[in-house]
This record gives sequence, C-alpha cells and structure tokens, in this order.
Amino acid sequence: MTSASRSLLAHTAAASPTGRTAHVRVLHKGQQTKHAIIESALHLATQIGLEGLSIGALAEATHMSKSGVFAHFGSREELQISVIREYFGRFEQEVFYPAMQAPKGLPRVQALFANWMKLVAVEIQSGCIFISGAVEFDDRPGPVRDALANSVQTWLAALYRAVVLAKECGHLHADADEQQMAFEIHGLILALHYEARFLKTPGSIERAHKGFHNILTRYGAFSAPGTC
Amino acid sequence: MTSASRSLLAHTAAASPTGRTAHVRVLHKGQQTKHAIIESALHLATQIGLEGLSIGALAEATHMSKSGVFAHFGSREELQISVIREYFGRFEQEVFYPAMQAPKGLPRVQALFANWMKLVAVEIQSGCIFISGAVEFDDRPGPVRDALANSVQTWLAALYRAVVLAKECGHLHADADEQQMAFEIHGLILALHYEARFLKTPGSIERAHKGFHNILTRYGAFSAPGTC
DNA sequence: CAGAAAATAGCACGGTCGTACTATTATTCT
DNA sequence: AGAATAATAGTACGACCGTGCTATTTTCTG
Repeated sequence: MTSASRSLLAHTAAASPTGRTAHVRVLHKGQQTKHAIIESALHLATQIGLEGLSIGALAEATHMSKSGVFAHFGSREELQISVIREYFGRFEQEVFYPAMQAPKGLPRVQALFANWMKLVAVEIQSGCIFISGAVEFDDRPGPVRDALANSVQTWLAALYRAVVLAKECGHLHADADEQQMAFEIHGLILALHYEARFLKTPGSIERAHKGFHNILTRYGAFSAPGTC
Repeated sequence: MTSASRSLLAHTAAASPTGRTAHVRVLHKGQQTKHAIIESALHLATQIGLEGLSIGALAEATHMSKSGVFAHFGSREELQISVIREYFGRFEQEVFYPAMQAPKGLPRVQALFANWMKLVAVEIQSGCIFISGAVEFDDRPGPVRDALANSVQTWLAALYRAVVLAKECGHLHADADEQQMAFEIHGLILALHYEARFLKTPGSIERAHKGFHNILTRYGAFSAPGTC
C-alpha cells in the first residue's frame, strides 16, 4: 500500500526493459536514437500538440528520413503514446518524487502544488500536453486517449491521496471533502495555464498561488507540530 | 458606460449589416446558406476543434461542393473566425443577456455563473471552442487567435465587471480582490470541463457548484436587503 | 574480420488538405 | 420577359500526410 502510493509508475513499469539478458541481444544505437526522437517529439508536441505531431516534421527536426523515424514506432499512435509516457516520466521526476520527500500531511500537499506550479510556470512558454491532449482527445477514443487519461488520472489520484493523508494527520478540518479540494486545486492550475499561456494575462501566477492559499485556509489547514 | 457594460457586442457590432439600403443590393440566398454552413461548422468545430474543421468535411455535411462552401469565406481562417463569432453570439444569448436581467450585485454574479454552468453542462457532450480553441491557438499568432482571445477576454471582462459591481454594492468584503475571484471562478469552469468531458469523472458538476459556493463564502458574499 | 542482424534511407502509393480558375446554374433586379 | 449578377459546381494543382515495400548502410556479435 505504502509502496504503491510511493510510485506513480505502476502502469508504466515495464516500459523499457533495458536489462540485457544472456540470450537476448540488446543493441544500443536503436534505443539511443529512439530516445532522441522522442525527446524531439516531446518538444514539438508541447508546442503544436499531440495531434500536430507529424512524422515528416519530426524527421526534419532529427535530420533523419521519414521512414527512419517511422520504423522506431510502427505507427503514429505509438509515437504519440511514447511521447505521453516520456512526459509522464518527467512529470514524476519533477513534481511527484521530490514532493514525496516532504513529510506526509500538509507539507506534502504544499510541496506537490509548489512543484506543479513550478512546472506549469515553465509550460506557460512550452505548453502542457496533459492539458492540450485533453482537448484534442476529448471524444476521440483509442489507445492514445487511454494512455493520456491514464497518466492524468494517476497523477490526480496521487494528489488526492496526499490530501487524504493530510486530513488523516489532522491537518485539515474533519469535514473537509478531499475530492473537492483536489478539484479546486486542479482548477487553479488550469486557469493559470489558460490565462497565462493563451490570454497572457499578467499576474496569473500570483493569482494561482493566492488561490491555493485561499483553499488551504478554507479547508482549515494548519500544521499541528508533532502530528504525523 | 452603462450601455457599454450592458452589451458584449462592441467589437462584433458590424458583423452582418442585414439592413438593406437603397442602392446596396442585398441578396437573400447567399446569407441564408452561409448561415447554414456556419451552423454546421460550429457543430463540427465543437467536436473536432477549430483546427479540425476542414472544408471538405463541411461540404459533405452541408451537401455542397467544396468550392461552393469555400466561396462564402474566401479562406479557412475566415471560416474559423465566422464560427468564433457565431459561438460568441450564442454565448451572449445564453449566458450574458439573461443574467443581465438579474439585479446588479451578487444576484447578477450568481446568475452569470449559473448560466455559464448550464452551458458547460451541455458542452460536456459537445465541447467548448473557447476552451479547445485556447489550446489550439496557444502560440499560433494570427487573426483567428486574435478573434478568439478577444471573445474570451470580452466575456471574462464582463464577469469581472459584475464582481466589481457586487463589491460596490457591499455584497462582498471590502478587501475582496475582484480579479482573484474571477480567476478562481474561471478555474472551476475549466476543471469541470476537463474532468467531466475528458476524464468523465462523475460528480464534477456538483463539485463546480460547491466550489462556487465556497468562493462566495470566502469572499464574504451576502445579499444585504435593499442595497443596490 | 567475417557474417548476421539491426538501423536507416529511398521510393511510391492513395488520401486529404486549402485554394485558384473556369463553367454552369439560380436568383434577383429592371 | 431578359439582362445582370450572385451562388454554386467542376476541375486541377501542389503540398503534406501516414505507411508499406525494398535497398542500403551501420552496428553488433562470434
């Protein structure tokens, strides 16, 4: 239970078995350039979106032939899914794992939000595929949508779990609705991304921070010393 | 001032001058089918997005030839802008104007949010181009982006103005930050659209409503009888 | 240093896209 | 009515798309 809540990776664990077994030959070059392609694709996708990703443009960006790029994935969908996995991994590294170092309860919730904000602040320039992808795959069922929804849901569940822990630690009012709190936090991030990236409204980052503070006080947040 | 705040239409006023002057010939058929095309395009765009709008698909949907459709707009961009204008008009009709009937102050703010929620609740199935468009035209400068940003900004400004009035009426705490309140309300709508439409999380509508109630209480909302 | 296998390139195909350009048909005006 | 003009259709073009197929080159292995 604890180990499960310590890692978001559960559903992407067997992603790339780099371990080289005795009789299984693992060549290096392929994985290497594949990773380079994915990196380039991620960079493109954050700007143009997952749907805007084209193999031709990607080939040009990586100085390869279209078929050279294509061979690594076998289909555009697989490429998109690879990009989603890569983004999810980075999200884990930059947001989730560091925050898990913080003591559980309110500090961890605050750390999760702070790291999330830090990432989104960067993404005001580059874009977030969890947000753009949600719009692109609204009602377009298929494996890409599934991968995307899975990733987002995993992350939101992690946030929710942290809130639940905070309440259990007595850091929140006893009648605090954890789902509700997570929902409102999510809204702040989305509003920030919308107003800062699209509308370029100044002061959005401060408003998101202030909004989080408002949420904390409303849910009766206080760090009882010694608790948890 | 009052008349300006009574209408969102300022920047789209001269959209279609249907008034027929003496020497200006106005033919009916064209405008008629053009409007039908736009209606069909709006329906398509809410599902696939503004970028997904293709003249070919639109021609098929309206049982016309590609060139027949194209002739009405002269470019794909003009078609997209027409769709945005149409959507904006409907938004006005369904959300803004009815709410302006409510007395200014808190009731009007509540009416604006209630109408907005009503629309978004429908758009959980159909999609909202103010939200999808924001993602598609994040960093894609041009007339389409401008039209979209203008529309959204006009609407958000109207919401903001209603909040300012509410504070002036004494319906909010004296130190309430109107921009902040509008930002948080916007976040609720975005979270609702995201979680209900993309993730299909049950109970999202209730959470958005509850979130609004939380915001109201936090900003010290109370309707003083007789004030305003 | 071979030979095997993987990685990459080249090329072609059918499809859709936006948009000129030119007929043809509908509609409106005198 | 017919003349004028608007509305729609037809066709074609170049561009890009994803992807299948077949070389060719690079990389690893024994």
